[in-house]
Amino acid sequence: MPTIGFETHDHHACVSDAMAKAEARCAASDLRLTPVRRRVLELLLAEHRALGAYDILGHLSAEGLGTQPPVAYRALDFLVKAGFAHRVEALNAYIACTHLGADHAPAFLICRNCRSVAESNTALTQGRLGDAARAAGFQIEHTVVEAQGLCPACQTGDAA
Amino acid sequence: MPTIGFETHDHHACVSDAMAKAEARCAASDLRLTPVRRRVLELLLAEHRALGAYDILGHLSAEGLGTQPPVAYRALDFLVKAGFAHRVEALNAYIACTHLGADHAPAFLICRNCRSVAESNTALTQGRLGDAARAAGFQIEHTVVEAQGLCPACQTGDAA
DNA sequence: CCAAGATTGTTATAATATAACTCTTGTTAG
DNA sequence: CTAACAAGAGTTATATTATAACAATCTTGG
Repeated sequence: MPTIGFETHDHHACVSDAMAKAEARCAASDLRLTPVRRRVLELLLAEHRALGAYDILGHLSAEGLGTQPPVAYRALDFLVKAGFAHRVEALNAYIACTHLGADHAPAFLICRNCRSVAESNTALTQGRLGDAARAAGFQIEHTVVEAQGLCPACQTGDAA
Repeated sequence: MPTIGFETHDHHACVSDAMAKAEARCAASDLRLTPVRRRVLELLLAEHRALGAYDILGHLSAEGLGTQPPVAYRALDFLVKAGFAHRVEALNAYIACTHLGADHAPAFLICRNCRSVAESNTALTQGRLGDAARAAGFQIEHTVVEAQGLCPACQTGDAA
């Protein structure tokens, strides 16, 4: 499961592949990929960058798909619960999942300059934190792993 | 560096020890632990729980130390920059550092029921995410590692 | 068709955070 | 000593993120 996001790749295929997987998954799991939900997923897939709920809402609003915050938040909640997108806590923002289909605990590399985000994965419960949790009797249900810094492109021109 | 937060311990000593270390560090580094900053640190130390900025502001306000949001946010910013407190991204909240003095990348175990937080530490840059970052040419500056779940006390009565 | 449940529309408001300007205080160069 | 400066604190206003609550509509199975 490689890191994706800073490498050049066939982005058109990357998007259509993800949409196809999401559709298949919805059909299989009796989930409904309604027009708003589909469009929000497309918007997130279009960029390997984190988008705020109100960025999303701006697009939806321009396209006549809804004007009020709950429209965006509901669609994002659906996508996150379905595993099609992730919430990036450090940015209060959202990003499409690039490992769709795989059962994974996501980890992010977040560029503080261009806000691009690469998704990797983690085996946190097997590492030191997992040891600490077991020792303390703490039951881990969900993990947030986010590293902030500079992506390759932003290290040269810099913008510190 | 053990996990602290879910174990019973001499809390009075834990608090006064932390205050003493903070004072020493301020004296050594030419930082000013002003009345508001000191009080906010005391409030955070009083509980091994994450407190929101407006929780803090409520206390300050009741004590005549300031009534407007910037008062709390400035004090919290100072404490975080000085390393006396950490921001918990998943909760938009703040907690006193329990490893004061040690140079560390904090990791948190967060109980979703009682909001108590234990601070452990991480060696993230040495693990899989570190490998992924190096492979991608990403330069890590700061890490957020937060595990959410149930603490020992909340697993029995549960509250799922 | 009808009922039940899921989804969407809409209004209002809550919760979190910062910009920008003023005033005070403490330090220091002259 | 004192003017000038820097750091901190007071204050007003507003930006950003998020949710509660209820009404309307659509979808599906019986």
